[in-house]
Amino acid sequence: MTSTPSPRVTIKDVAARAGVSKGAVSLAFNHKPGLSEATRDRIFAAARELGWAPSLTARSLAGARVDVVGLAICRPAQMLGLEPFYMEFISGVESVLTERSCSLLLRLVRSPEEEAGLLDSWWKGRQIGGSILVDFRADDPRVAAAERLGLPVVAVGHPSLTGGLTSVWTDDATAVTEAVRYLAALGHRRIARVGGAAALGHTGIRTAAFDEAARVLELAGAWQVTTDYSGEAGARATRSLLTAAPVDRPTAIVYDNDVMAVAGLSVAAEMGLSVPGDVSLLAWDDSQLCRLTHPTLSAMSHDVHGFGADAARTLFGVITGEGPGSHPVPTPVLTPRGSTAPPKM
Amino acid sequence: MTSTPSPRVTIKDVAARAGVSKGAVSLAFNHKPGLSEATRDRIFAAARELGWAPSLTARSLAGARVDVVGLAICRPAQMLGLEPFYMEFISGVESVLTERSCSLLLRLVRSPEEEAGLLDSWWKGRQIGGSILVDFRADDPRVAAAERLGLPVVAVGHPSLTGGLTSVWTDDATAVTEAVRYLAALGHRRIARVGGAAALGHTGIRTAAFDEAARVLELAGAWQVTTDYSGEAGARATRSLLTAAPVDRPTAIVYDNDVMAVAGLSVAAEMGLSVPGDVSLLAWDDSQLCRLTHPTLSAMSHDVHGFGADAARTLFGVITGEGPGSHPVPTPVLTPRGSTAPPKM
DNA sequence: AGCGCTTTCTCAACCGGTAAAGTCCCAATC
DNA sequence: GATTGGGACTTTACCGGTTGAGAAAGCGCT
Repeated sequence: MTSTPSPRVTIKDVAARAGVSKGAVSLAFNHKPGLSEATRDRIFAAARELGWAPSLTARSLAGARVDVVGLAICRPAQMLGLEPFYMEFISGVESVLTERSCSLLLRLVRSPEEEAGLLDSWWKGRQIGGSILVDFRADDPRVAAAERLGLPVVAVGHPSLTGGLTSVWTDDATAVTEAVRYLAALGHRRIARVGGAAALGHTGIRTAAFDEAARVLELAGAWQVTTDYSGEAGARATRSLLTAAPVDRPTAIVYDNDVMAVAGLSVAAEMGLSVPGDVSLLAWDDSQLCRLTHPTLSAMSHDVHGFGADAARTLFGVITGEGPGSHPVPTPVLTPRGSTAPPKM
Repeated sequence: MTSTPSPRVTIKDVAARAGVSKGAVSLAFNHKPGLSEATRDRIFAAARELGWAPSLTARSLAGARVDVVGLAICRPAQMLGLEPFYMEFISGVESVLTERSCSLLLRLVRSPEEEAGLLDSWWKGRQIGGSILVDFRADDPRVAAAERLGLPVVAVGHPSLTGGLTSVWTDDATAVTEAVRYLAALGHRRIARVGGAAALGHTGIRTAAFDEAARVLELAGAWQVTTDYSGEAGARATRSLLTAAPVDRPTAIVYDNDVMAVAGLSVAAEMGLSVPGDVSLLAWDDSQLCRLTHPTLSAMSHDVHGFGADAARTLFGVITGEGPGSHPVPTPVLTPRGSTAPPKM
């Protein structure tokens, strides 16, 4: 059962086998000039025969770059499972990391403060070469932490939240405005929004944009509530919005993610209201979920995978000192499906 | 803007500040005997003042254990976003890792072969101290790879799939049997199962168990199809099952995850069939999603978070050489909700 | 006082790489 | 023929810790 205890093969073994010095092996494996083709081949052959790959640990200790990118997520564990957003975002990040043989160091944290501390130890411990920061709040401690450390990061969030950090973000204000305009154009005058976590910066941006859009369009009714993004909370919020008398209740509801919209749909069904007959629902983030319900959910859709990939690419830009710098990603676009229609009267 | 470029503080600085040698600092930080209380305090004080934390990179190079656990996931990126399973599993893993100040190294791969190679380089590169292996297939190359490397791993999968590796698993056969028995007890005689990816080992186990249960219970009709776990595939499968003439089609369908069950629910609605009146649906994995639909979905429910935590704890057991060893986790239990009932006639 | 024993620390040799400086050899130039 | 200039490697000094082999100091005991 217990096979040979794996005698670790090191650069020295490879050097010996190829009949060269450690330095030569290092040069070969980093594709640096100063070696003849013949030697290079001999070294690679020796490495292949021995099944050797350079130890990233040692490499990073010796001052070279670190091939690991950090990502800390600060949300209650339970919610993470359901939110398709993160996994999709992560898979986008991964798609870029994989191209460059990098790995992702993931950690769930409970607060931005804890995350700031984590970044500190990750960076000082040379565990990561850079980090992706998500879910910004007002006065986020991570901005100062990253700057103080000189840690290369890309901040996923609007520049108004991310201080001077290189950022990628979605234009939430425009998207919210478009969502409200669309519903208003259908004829809705009483519109509600079931928002995400109040503490999150982009929730604030969306809330302000919704207010502004409601003012400009002179809506007869505009409600906003914040939740914790969970389906349960979305259901609760929907229930409370729809229990008002028909003339007072919203005829359209915008949700800040798709899980809450799905929950809202089922609440409408449970209350005997038809969608989109009695109430229109508009989701956000548009994962596959929106196409699996009946009726299908209209959504502000959004290439989350691409968003993650973009964030990762931008981070590499920061690390190498070139590349794009801060920029917005494409604004979510309205994808009408079966859950939105003009109000009945 | 550019603050001080963060002059890295090392063990030497701490040693100097505390007036001791590097070795002493090392002893203190590893809680090893041989230092007086006074010196110990002095060292910790110095470290605190300097904001120093030991470099895990250097530490692991020097032969100490590595505080990182690997996890590679081999599924198409797109599906990952929607499958609540993984994020919930990961959050369970994290909950245990966090207690021990460990991090998770995550990577999405395209094949078990690629994963085997990744484990090789992670381990040889001393990037991980152990790994969690999921989604076993028949003759999985990772079994041999882990054994050859002497890499501490915990395999998430039935022992029949994981070779001699320390494993944790759910008893899928029993769970499937229970699901079928339950539906049969309600009076269903024509039952279908929409399974997951055929290549996956546990899909095979469930398929065999379903066949066996159908045989034992002498069901009049038993269908099984395999899918890729996506909602789309679940919808397609459901559609094709339900288009048969009423007397020939299944009156109950079991799904291998909850996303496909949600999709199935919407297909039934779209076809004008009532759930559970015309057809009963039973989901698997029971994320929050099952409680957000209308009707709510009955499910074989399953503490996925706890499963992840258990896997992580077992891995630590393997690493330290003590702990539980291979064991099953609690079998999923049937949670009846609104989507299952006796068949109409 | 001399001897052995601890306890408390220091020293120096690694761990497995990287990178700057140094060595050698040979062709080209003055 | 001596000098210069590279190309092709090797040497050596780290990177930031750990670790085992001492060394110095304090203490009890004969």
